[in-house]
Amino acid sequence: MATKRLPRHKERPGRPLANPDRDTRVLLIDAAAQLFAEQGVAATSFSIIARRVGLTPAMVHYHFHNRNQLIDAVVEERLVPLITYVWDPVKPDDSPADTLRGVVHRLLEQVQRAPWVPSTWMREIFTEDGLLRARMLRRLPIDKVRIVGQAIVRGQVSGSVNRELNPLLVVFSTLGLVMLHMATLRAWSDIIQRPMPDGKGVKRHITGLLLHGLSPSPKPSRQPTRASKSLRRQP
Amino acid sequence: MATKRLPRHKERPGRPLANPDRDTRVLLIDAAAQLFAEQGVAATSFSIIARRVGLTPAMVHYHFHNRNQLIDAVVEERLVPLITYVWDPVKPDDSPADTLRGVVHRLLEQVQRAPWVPSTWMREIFTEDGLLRARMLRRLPIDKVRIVGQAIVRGQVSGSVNRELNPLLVVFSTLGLVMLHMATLRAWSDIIQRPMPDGKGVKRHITGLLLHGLSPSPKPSRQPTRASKSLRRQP
Amino acid sequence: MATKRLPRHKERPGRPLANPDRDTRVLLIDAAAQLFAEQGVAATSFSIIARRVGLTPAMVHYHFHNRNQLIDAVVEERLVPLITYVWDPVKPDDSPADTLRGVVHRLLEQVQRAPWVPSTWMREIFTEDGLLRARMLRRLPIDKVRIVGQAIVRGQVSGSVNRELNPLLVVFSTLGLVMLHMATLRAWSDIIQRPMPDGKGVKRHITGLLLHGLSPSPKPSRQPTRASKSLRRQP
Amino acid sequence: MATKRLPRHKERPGRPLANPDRDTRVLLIDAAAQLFAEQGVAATSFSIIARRVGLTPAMVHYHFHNRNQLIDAVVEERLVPLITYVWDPVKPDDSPADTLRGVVHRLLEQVQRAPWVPSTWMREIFTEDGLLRARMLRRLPIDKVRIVGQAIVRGQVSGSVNRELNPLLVVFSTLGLVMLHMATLRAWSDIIQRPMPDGKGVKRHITGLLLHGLSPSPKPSRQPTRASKSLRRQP
DNA sequence: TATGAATGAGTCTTCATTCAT
DNA sequence: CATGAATGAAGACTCATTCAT
Repeated sequence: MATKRLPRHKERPGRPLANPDRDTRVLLIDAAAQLFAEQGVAATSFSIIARRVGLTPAMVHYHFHNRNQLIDAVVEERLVPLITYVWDPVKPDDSPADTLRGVVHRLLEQVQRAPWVPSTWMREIFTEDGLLRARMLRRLPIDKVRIVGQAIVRGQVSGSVNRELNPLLVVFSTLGLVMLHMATLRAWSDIIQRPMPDGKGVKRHITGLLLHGLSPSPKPSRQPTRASKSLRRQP
Repeated sequence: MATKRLPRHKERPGRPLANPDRDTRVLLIDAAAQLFAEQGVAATSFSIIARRVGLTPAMVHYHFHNRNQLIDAVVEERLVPLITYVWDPVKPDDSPADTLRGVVHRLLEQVQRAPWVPSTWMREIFTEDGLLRARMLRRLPIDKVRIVGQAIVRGQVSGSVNRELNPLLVVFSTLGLVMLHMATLRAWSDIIQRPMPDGKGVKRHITGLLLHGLSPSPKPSRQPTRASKSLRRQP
Repeated sequence: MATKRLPRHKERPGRPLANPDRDTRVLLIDAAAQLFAEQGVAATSFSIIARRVGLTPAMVHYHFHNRNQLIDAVVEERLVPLITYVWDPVKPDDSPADTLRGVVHRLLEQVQRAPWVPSTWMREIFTEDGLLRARMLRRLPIDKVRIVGQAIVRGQVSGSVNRELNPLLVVFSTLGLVMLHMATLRAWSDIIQRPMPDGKGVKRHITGLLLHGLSPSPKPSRQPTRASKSLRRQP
Repeated sequence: MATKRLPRHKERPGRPLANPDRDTRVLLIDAAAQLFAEQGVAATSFSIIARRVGLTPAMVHYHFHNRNQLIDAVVEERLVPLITYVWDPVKPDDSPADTLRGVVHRLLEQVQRAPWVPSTWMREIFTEDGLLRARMLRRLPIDKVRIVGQAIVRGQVSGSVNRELNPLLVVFSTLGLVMLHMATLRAWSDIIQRPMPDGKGVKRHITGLLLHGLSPSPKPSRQPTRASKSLRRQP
């Protein structure tokens, strides 16, 4: 009777939805995660998320009820599985070097699949009152961090590890280096006017830095080591 | 007849202004910088800044005209001088190790005076579309970065520097490590339930990591080195 | 892959439904009536009603089509029968005193079974643009009201009834006193810090006030009177 | 540069504002109070209030910050002064009859100036969870209510006051009768198809009912009594 | 220099309603 | 009979901005 209008997302032919086998909720979480990385959580409104998926803000609310629960969903369903994957294989008896190599490897592997992670991590976890910080800190595998710390302390006592390092900060330094470089690669190469290092280059840089710093490493890097055994779930 | 009630922003009790020798504009920039660190640029409205200083949002607008110019002011008047101070002393002939030691030293020195910097840097410069990123990248001393890069390349050729490092990423790694650790110190110690490392501890950790990574350093850390010559403007 | 979470209204634990012999429609009307009393009609949304009963807002809509019809249902199926019961027994030849006693008695009796009535009546019928007012006024037994009015006029002429009363307002005063006191009993006793008068106390107060006001009544109150004959359908 | 648009209320010539010597805040409170009476608090949105005054919803927010404070303002600046005026003159030694006559008189006097009061009172104070109830109950002159209660108890003991009345409920009955009749006068006369009783008629009805109920009063009503001395602030 | 009043656009959220299933 | 997904309109509230004073 009244002029029947098609729902908005049917009016636009080229809407970015297009993947009918992933349900709306998943679609929304993905869009949210992506936007969190691009603009930060604070600047990501329901409208923007909805627009990206071709829906209305009310729909975002329907699925998540409020911003807090939307953020929770992103953390629980995207970030927590990722760090679980990264830290799970860490074992108490691994050498610090092997452990860090493993962590860096798995982290980069995951980041390649979820390129939105580093920017978000830097902005919302590594900062004062970052909007994901409290949530993530609660979910960090503190026991694993302690394991690494203890291995480093043992190494420092035995003389095999640099005594200037703070054992607990090492973990943060590692995560930080990966996130930092992955978050800034493109911009960096823009400024420097040099081609962006590829994935392997970055990995070699980070691992090299973590293991030897500026000091020349005694052996060539690519040789196989016992460490490779600890790199589980690796092709 | 009716009791006239002041609008909300006049109800706040003692306003923290009270420093008549710094003019309003400076006061506002300081408040803005502080709030940028606490909550991020996106979440810092004119009202919030005004309330902090005991003025009205209209006043903030009067001084800066719009958000962009407010952000510009913070960058130009707070961040640019800081990085100038940090990078100015870098000389082409310094060894990479000395250079990095110097940069870390001066950076930490500045951060101690302006503790809001690391959080802001992480959130707004090291992230995709960070709201200060474009502005800061334009103001980075690229020539200095190149100088460091070239020194490292020479070191790598001569065998005195780790060949796995990407010479240009090294600068970013350095800045990143300082900002990261300074931005997260408190939270970190909260999680780990260990006392927060003091300034010296962090400096030793960062420098140690940059120079030798996990590998044991050949010499005790605190001994004076030739590097100290490059640490200009230092008490 | 992602954990599928039920939308909010399915998260509530044990739904209070559970009475399968009363059909859904009745259940919904009861819930609506109850909520109308608690919060007022304006504040009672389909969602709230649905949640109370353990159903979806869509279901409420299915049964009533729109708010107007829901309100109609409450009026027609709950309020109209109640006032019919109260006014039906009123007869032209009863004395005004007997009539009012009877009305008060039956009204209190009904209110005891449907304690949501007084609050709703006060809020939605006795007020300007009350949301049930127009509907109820149409259904009031005006002829019965006239009967009472005429009996009072006769009494005033013959000198047996207070001449200061407006004959038609008397009916309203009576309904009003019952509704008022029943709607406010609990709150009242909260303020006054005295125990709430029981049903009998309230009835005595109202009847006493209607029959004699502040003036001492000529006879002890509890004695049986001829009035009791008019209290039909009474245990 | 951009097309300059006049602020909305300047575009409309016949806006209902028009009284420049009462400031906006007062204007808004008046509009709110009026609308509370017409539609109830729950149904009165910022938009509606603003529209009535020819302003924007944002402006309402600017003056009151949120709904709670708007409601507070209406209570504190309109309702509280009114009940203070009504109850202040009540003295412990007045007879119950004089006291009630005085209260009714002053209440009707106030209601004539603020005709929105009765409807609001019925809807939002005399009902379960009424939106002004908690606020008003806190501001009721409980000591005055107690004074009346005690005077009635003394009267009951000495035999001069109807023993069937609950002394504390009497106050509520009195307020209730006034509010009820004033709130329903117009609607009532619509149904009954009789002319609406005028102010004096209502006052006589209420006072008559309170003092003698249906029973014929011993004396004609209009004669001067000692009571008139207690009706302070009366023309 | 500073403010108070005002606004339009935008935030999250709720609501009644629709409809395919 | 019942639901879940979806929507447009409206709610309270915030924001940057304007402007007269």
